[in-house]
Amino acid sequence: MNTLAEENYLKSIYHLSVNDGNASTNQIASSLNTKASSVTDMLKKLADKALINYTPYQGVSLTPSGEKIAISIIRKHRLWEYFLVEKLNFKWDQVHDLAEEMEHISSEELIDRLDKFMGYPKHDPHGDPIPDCNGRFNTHELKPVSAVTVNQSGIISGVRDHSSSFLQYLDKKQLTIGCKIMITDIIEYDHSVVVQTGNKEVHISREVANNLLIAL
Amino acid sequence: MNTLAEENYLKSIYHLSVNDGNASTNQIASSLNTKASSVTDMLKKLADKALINYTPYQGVSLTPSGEKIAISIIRKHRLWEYFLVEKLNFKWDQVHDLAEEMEHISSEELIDRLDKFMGYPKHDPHGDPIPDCNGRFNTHELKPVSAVTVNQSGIISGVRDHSSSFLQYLDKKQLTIGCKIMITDIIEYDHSVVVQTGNKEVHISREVANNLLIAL
DNA sequence: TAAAAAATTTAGACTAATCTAAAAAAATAA
DNA sequence: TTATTTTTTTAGATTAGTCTAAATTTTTTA
Repeated sequence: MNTLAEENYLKSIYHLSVNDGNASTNQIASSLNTKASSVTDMLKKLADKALINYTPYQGVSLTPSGEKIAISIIRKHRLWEYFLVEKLNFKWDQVHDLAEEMEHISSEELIDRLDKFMGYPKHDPHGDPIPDCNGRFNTHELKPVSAVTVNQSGIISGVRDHSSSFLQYLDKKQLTIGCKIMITDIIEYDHSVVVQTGNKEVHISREVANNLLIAL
Repeated sequence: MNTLAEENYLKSIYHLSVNDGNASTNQIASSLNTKASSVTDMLKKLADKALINYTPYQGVSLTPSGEKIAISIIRKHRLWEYFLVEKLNFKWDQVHDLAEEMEHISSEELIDRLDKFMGYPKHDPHGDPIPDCNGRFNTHELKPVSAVTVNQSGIISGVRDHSSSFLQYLDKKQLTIGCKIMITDIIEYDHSVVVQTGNKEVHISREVANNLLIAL
C-alpha cells in the first residue's frame, strides 16, 4: 500500500499530465501546495517504486502501475462524491474536500460494493466520468463554452473548476449539469458570452465560459 | 484537529478505562501493538493538549474533552459498520478493519447525515450501542453467558471479542445477535456451557461464554 | 522491609514528509 | 552565444511517530 502523500502525488501527476503526458516539478508543487524541493524528494521515491518515469530536470510521467493507482483514487473520489450528493443530500459545491479525504480509504471491495449500491453511476456530481472497477471510463467529448460559436446549443455536462465559489456562482445563474443552453452572443471586446438557459439570458465572463463544459 | 495516531490513542484509552476509569502504559501499548516507550511519548503530547490526565507511572484517564473526541470516533466507527452491513451487505465479521479506517474521516456533518440516512440506528452489527450526535448512548445491561445460571434464557445482544474468527465461529454455531437462547447446563469441570438455540443444543467453551453477551 | 521482578520513563536514533537556502541546470533574452 | 532568469535539485534542518536499550520507579515477594 502507498502512503497518503504518495497517493496525492500520483493523483496530481495524473491530472497534470492528462493533456501532454508530462508534469513538471513546479506544477506538482503548486497543485499540492508544497515546495519544489519537497516534490523532487517525493519524485525520487515514486521513481524508486516504479510508479513514475523520472529524469531529473525533465518532468515526470506515470508508469502503467502508477496510472492504475491514480485512476483507482479518482474512481474512489468520484464515487464518494456521488454518494454524498445522491444519498446524503449534500450540494455539489460541498463534496470536494470530503471526497479528498474519503478517496484514501483503501479497500477496493468496499468501493466496488458502493458502486453497485448506487447502481454503477457513470458521472459524478460535477459531470466527471467515473472509472469502472477495471479503471475504464469514457473521456467525454466536451467543449468549454468559450470555444463554441454563436447560435450553437448544448447540454452543460462538466466544469473545469471544482471550487465551491465557482459552483455556487453557477447555481445562482442556474447553469447546472444537465441544463440545455444556447450561445446567443459573444462579445468581441472581452470574450464574454451571452447564453440562453430556459427562458432567461445570462451573461458570463470569458473565465466562466472557459470553465463551463458542454456537450454539443 | 487531531492526528490519526492521537485519535487511536484516545479511543484505546477510552475502551481500556471503561471499567476502572484508568488505563496503564502497557495496556495501551498492547492494544495498539506498539511499545511502552512510544506510548509514554504520546501520553505527554495528549496531556499537553489537555486530552488526558497523566501522572508519570500512574496511568491515565481521559479529560472531558478527550472523552468527547473518543466517543465521536466510536460513533463514527459504529455508524460506518452499520452502513457496511446494512447498505453494502458486508458480513459482521468483515467490517471491523474497514471501520477502523473510516472512523477517521473527520466531518461531523457527514456522519450526522449518514446517521439520518440510515434512520438513526441504536446498535451496530455487533450489538454495541451507537452514540447519538451529542455523544449519548445507553450503556446496555448485558451479561456474559458465563455469568448466567442454568435454565435462564435471554437474547444474544453483544460480543466482547470483535475478531473475525470469533464472529465466524458464532455464525457457524448460529449464535448471532438477536437469537434467543437458554442456558441448559454448565459443566463444573471446565466451566463450559450448554445452550439451547432454536431446536439445537450447542456446547461452548468458557472462553466463548465469556465473550458472548446476552440480555436477560 | 530489603531484594527481585515488573512496569514505566528517558536517551538517543530512525523514517517519512516537509521546509529554507544555496547550488546547478535549462530556458530565455540581449 | 553569452548573460540573465527561471526551474530544478541538493544540502541540511525540523516534526511526528516510532524504535531499542538503558535507567528509574513501582510493585511484588520472600
